Amino acid sequence: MRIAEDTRRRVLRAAHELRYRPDLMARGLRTRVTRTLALVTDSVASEAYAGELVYGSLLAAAARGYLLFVCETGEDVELEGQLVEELLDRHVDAYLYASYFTREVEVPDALRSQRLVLLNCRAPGSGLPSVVPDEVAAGRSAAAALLDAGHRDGIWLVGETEPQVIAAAERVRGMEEVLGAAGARLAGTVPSAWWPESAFEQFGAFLDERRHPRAVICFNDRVAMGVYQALAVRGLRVPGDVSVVAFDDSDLAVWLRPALSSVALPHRELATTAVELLLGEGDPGTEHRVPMPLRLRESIGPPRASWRSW
Amino acid sequence: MRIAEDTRRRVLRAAHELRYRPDLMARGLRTRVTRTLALVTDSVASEAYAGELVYGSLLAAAARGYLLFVCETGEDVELEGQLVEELLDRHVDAYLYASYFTREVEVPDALRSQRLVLLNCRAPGSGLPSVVPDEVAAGRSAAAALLDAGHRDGIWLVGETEPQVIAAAERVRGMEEVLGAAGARLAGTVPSAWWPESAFEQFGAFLDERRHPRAVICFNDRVAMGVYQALAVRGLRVPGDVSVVAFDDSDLAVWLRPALSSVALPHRELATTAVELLLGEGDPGTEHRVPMPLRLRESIGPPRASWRSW
DNA sequence: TTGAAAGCGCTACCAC
DNA sequence: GTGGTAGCGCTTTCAA
Repeated sequence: MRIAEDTRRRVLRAAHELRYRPDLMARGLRTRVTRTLALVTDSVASEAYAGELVYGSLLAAAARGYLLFVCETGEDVELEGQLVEELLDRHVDAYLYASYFTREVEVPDALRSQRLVLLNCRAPGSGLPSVVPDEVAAGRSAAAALLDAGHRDGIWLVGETEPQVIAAAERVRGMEEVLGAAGARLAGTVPSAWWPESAFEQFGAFLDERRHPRAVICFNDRVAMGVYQALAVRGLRVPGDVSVVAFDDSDLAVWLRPALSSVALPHRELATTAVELLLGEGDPGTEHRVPMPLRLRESIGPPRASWRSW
Repeated sequence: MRIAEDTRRRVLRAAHELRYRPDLMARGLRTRVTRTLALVTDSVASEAYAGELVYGSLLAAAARGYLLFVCETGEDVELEGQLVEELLDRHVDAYLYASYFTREVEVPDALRSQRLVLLNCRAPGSGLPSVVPDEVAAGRSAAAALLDAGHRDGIWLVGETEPQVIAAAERVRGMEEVLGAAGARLAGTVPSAWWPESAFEQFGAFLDERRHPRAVICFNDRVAMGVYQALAVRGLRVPGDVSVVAFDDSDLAVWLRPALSSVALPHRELATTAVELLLGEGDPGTEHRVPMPLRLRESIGPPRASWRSW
């Protein structure tokens, strides 16, 4: 300690008075560390609810003194390549590679050598760490909620089960597990796109075939909105005539009347978990499954005693 | 041109083969240019529809070879200050300062000396360029849509008119202008928060006072959702008994039945316009008003002939 | 321990 | 015109 304490103080004070701050670009040039992260995503604004993916990343990054670049590729591989190059040119420290719905993705080569966590998607065989919602458990929760209310028969699924939609397949697995254990089963599936319009049409047509569902599991809240509408038009009540449970727990779930029971898709938590992993906190295992909590509301009741009276 | 053409080619080819790309951080250290923008916002994920503000900024930035930092302050002034410092430390070229709803803001001092455009907000007296939706014209459009359908009386407003909410005041001005010119006027306002629950309660209570509105202007689509619910519960039809028009043109407008007429809040276009301004394209005037187009759907019809029959 | 100097990868400038 | 050199603001290394 060769410098006089007094001098030390004066220097520090001067720095403070001049509002000195280290130039992170210059520092980065030497250390190759920029304290920036990038969120590379297919599409985040298009799906309103995926905005929480950005927000969660933002929060977690800021809490650790990192700034976040946000990129959107619109699933355009060429654009994605360009954006990744741009990020690389700026020496981003680490990458979040995200999808707005859970699916398998192809990670661009240029990112393979970077610090990288997959967010709401996975790349099988790549060994890359990924953070995804626990959809199997979510399926179990939805089915269990109906069982708890006394439902055994007439439980229908509304939605589409395309192979690349991981959520659908895993949820069904969870449901069948729990229903099977209770000696019950799904009565069938009403095919519908994951939107209110489609659900209104398809589920309406289904009702008009004089089918009498006692409970309905919708693949998301928007589908449930269409189901509510189809029921309302026909004078059927929720949950008096039909119980409804869905997935996502978006704003809609609270806005619908009666309020919709829904298994939450915790986008924000997915993102914060991914950032923690990315920054080397916590277990570096390969696949992290984030729980999807059930939000029980008024849309589930005991099954109607008889079917005949409709 | 002292270098042999052949040599030139060989160098260029080698650069290409080695996938050479200039280090933008090193370049930035010299030129003080990073080709990065920052979007500093109060809250963007919380309001799902404001995500388009991010997306528009992203698109416009990427199209020009800029990368975008996204920051969210949660209206926490201290956090805002810290984030701005972090951005400054990284030599961001220019700033978008945004709000999720149109309002007057206090721009942090540190940003005053930076290249800056206000997005969906304004700072009166600052002389800073800003991009905002043209709410007065939007109010005119909403009122005109009702006038066109033949409405003159029983036109009620649903929503809250707090002073700091610019949209409300300006829309009302536009409505009164157009209605006044047609010898009509607003019958009154049903106070309600800008959410379905509140609108359902307040507008429901209003109906139960045996008031007979023929048309309703809602401050946003979510309020309209609550109004739809309140009407449905009472056996009233849209647009047969009551016409409805709203603002935002969010997804909800299309999902509601019948589909809701709504004056669009073009978040994406606001953002792209702001980026253009920021990057020195186009007229550097102070306040830019982006048009809000009316999306006419099934929720508006001719007024009910008589009030008595309800 | 500590101060001086080199160097990160690039651009700007200035002699030639 | 154009090639060489200084230097952007920091960290790292090395010699004292």
